[in-house]
Amino acid sequence: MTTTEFNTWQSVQEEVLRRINSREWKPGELIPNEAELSLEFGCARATVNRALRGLAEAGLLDRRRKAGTRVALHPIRKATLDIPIIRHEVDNRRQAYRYSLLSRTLKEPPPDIRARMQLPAGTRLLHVQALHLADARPHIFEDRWINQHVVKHASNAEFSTISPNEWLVINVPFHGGDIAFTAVGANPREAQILNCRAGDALFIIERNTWNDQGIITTVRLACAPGYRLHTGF
Amino acid sequence: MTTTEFNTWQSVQEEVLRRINSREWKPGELIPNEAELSLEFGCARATVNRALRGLAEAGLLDRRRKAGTRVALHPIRKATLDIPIIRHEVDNRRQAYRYSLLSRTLKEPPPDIRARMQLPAGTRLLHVQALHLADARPHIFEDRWINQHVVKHASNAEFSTISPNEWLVINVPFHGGDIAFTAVGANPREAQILNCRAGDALFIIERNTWNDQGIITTVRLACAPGYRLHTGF
DNA sequence: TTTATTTATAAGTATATACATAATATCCTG
DNA sequence: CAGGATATTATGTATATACTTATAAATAAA
Repeated sequence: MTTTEFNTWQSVQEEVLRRINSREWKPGELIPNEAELSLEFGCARATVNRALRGLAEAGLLDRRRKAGTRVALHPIRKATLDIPIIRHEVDNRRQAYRYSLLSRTLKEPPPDIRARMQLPAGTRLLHVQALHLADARPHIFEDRWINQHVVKHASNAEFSTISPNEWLVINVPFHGGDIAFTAVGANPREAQILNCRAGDALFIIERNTWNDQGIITTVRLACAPGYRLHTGF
Repeated sequence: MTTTEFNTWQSVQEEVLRRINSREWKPGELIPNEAELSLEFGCARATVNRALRGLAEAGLLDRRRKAGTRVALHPIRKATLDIPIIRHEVDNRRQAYRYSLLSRTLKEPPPDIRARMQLPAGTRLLHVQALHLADARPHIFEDRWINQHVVKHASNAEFSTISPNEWLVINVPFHGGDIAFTAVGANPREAQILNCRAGDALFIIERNTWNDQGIITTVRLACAPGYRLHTGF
């Protein structure tokens, strides 16, 4: 027997990946169970489990108890993109970061925001508008609504030197959120703030963040023309 | 002693998360090591390890051998977004999917594409342009270059009924790739194809895919106005 | 034929133990 | 005191074993 031994979960994972890529195990096909593989690879079942679990998380395998493990029919690419603090993102590009608070008021949000945050009519929120600059040029326009009933101490925050983005990350624990990306033409106000022409294509990032008490904040980041969001697999 | 026992890795993870969120363990702070925690929680070290590893992968903890585990100073949000096959994405929205091949030629790519794919001058690539429709309306315009020297059998693929997008996923194993998102104004040709006006903001997805032999394909997906890419944490 | 119930199975998890590895801290030497 | 060898330490991993849980498949009941 010249069967190589695979005695680390990484090597098992590589071998399994190789078999998937080489079509030795075809899409949709049932692969041997953990016990059989551990025998074949000459390692413990736990090691095989660790390897397969990783591939399942990556979307390359479908695993179900009793039913076994099969090669994913449509391996969905899972792109993980890091959403950094804007200041860090600019720093990393070796550009000079500057932040400027445009407005900070307490008022009733428009209906779409109220609906999104599931609030009763008449609720007043902290509304903050700010501009992030990179090398003295407008970079991202931040338009944020903060639920100060959930984030009590937000009422005290000035946001004059630190952006609400960063302040919230540091000061408010959160439990979940969602992000959406779109492209829209700049409206006149955005065009003026971002120093571009109305109608110019802007990359928009919308985020809702919540904890156990409800939605903390919702933000719309309008990125200046040319903005690129980048990621690896 | 009324110390609750945490004997599953999930419950350990929850408890650790609670301590992070409650600021019991502050950002940057060193937390007890695995041995101590397993003692405190009344479980095996492996269970603690499993719990902490998950939180480290999620970016909430920083772990280093010998140095120990500390609460991440700047918990970088990692958004994982699924990049589905366009047909499935449309199907899931219960819209009728249709695909239409616009062109399929063999020619020398423009300099920017050639540079991106790191090819010598004079190399000819398979150039495919296609339109994905949802409910008979233009949805995504796919502009793709395929390296037929790496993907040999691609030369035979017609792409008349199946999109190159889908064909590649099914037929070509890959090892890696990267994705970038931007927003740009539609050029006249894109406007005509996507049935919008020139200058309209388009959401652009650019992807490079490679395997061990080099870059397989590079694609630019121009999404019709209104397109939204959505994700959860 | 349909609907419950049981059973068998494969993944999921927990644990004690042992050893590996990376990286800091300490000690020793020139 | 600089610089390199060495000890120490916390995480990382492998393994055997045992038990749990979801669920497909087989069986029995209606």
